[in-house]
Amino acid sequence: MFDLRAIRKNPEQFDKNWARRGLSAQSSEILALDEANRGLQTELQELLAARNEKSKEIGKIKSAGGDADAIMAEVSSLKDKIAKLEEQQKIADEAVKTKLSGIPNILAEDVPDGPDEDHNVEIRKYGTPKSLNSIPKDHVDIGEALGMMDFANAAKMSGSRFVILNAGLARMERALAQFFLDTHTSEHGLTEVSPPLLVKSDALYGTNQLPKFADDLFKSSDTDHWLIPTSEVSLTNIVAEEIIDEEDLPRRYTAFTPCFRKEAGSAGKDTRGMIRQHQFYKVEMVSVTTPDKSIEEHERMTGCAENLLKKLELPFRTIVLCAGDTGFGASKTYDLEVWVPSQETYREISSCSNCWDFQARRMNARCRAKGEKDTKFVHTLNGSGLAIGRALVAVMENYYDPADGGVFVPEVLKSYMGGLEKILSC
RNA sequence: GGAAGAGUGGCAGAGUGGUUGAAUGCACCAGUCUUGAAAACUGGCAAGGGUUCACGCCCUUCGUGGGUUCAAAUCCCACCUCUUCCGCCA
Repeated sequence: MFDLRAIRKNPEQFDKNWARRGLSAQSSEILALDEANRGLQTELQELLAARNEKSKEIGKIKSAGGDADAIMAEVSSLKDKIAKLEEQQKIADEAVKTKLSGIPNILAEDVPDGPDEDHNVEIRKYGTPKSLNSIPKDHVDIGEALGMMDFANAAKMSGSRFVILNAGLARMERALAQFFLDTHTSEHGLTEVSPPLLVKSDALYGTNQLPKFADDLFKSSDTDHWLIPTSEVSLTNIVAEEIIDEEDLPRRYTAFTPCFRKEAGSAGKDTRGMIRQHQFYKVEMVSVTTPDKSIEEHERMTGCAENLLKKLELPFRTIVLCAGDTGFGASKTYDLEVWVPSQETYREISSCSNCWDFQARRMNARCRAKGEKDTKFVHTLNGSGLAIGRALVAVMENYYDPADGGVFVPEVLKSYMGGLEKILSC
């Protein structure tokens, strides 16, 4: 959502920014809708003012015991006009909102140009991918050989894109989640939250999954409940409709939850293995800041995610997404990509976005400085810290021991796995 | 799921058809007093929007959406949320 007054003031600037995402000019259409709406609004308000004034007069006359029939008839005659105008104005208002809610966020200035993911820019790299002399096994081969990863039986009950983990791998999944959460709460200063996994339409509108991306969400058929595709939805909506004291910001949340996605648009993509599932666990980070602090917070948050991969000693790189690859609600996004040996490439394991005031406007989430009258929209940020399924894949493949088909337990996970050194088939 | 009650400004809490956007208290802000603080006193204090160069004027909002009326926080309907009781249940 956008500040209409800002668009009125600087239409070209908005169009220029949207053009970076490959969008045609939008502002003239927006402004036309806006103008029509305001015209109707002004007209309507004049009628309402007249009605209010006359009604007050009637009140006065009546309480004085007089006869107000004449004025009452007069006001009565305004009724139809008001009703008609109200109807028109509502439609006009809806039109503006619908138009605006379908347009992506303004990009930060330092987002690199480019139409697609091939133009993303690497900004940091950590660790060195192991050189392997044989063709590396992928996590599916490793997991099935261990007898701890079962796609067939998952498919039997749930269809494709589900998995059953057993024994050591199930425990490692849990260990990763615990390790991430503990690191966030004890080292990064985030507050752990256990939020709802089912949310109402309004919440999804606030974090821009609706109305545009309904196709990728699972929905209850008889109630207004949707399964969250990420706990960004639950965590960010905590501040919806709130006015927060600036001194209480930033707020930094983290949650460990399952995430549910239809993956409607990715048929045939990553069909093998755990990379892309309908249901997966993720530890999420969400920050809510004052407008002047979000850029700083974005770097901090990305650093928190990177820290986890460093502690796991997994090779990764950090990229900044180019204009064409930056998501709908984000003004700037860093992706962390972890080395996946079987694919001999880096794959996304975290995405950290600064949404600026985009979600805040949709959620009506504001803040106020002490002693000041004016409110401002907060800035919201979200990032994975990290996707558990993909982290498990990365650990399995990077810590695989071809000598016995086992998987070494990363140092930082050992305490979460009862001191276990290595997962071996039983 | 059934029954009863309730949803008003940051909080508490008045208000059952007519200058009520809303008494009062607390909190908060500014000032007076004080060496300073407290107390006391004085004043201020909802959000969003339209219009205006501006002062200002106006509109909307008392859980949400409809309705009745010249006029709704106040009456009617539906929904949501909360509380209590009953039922069921991890």
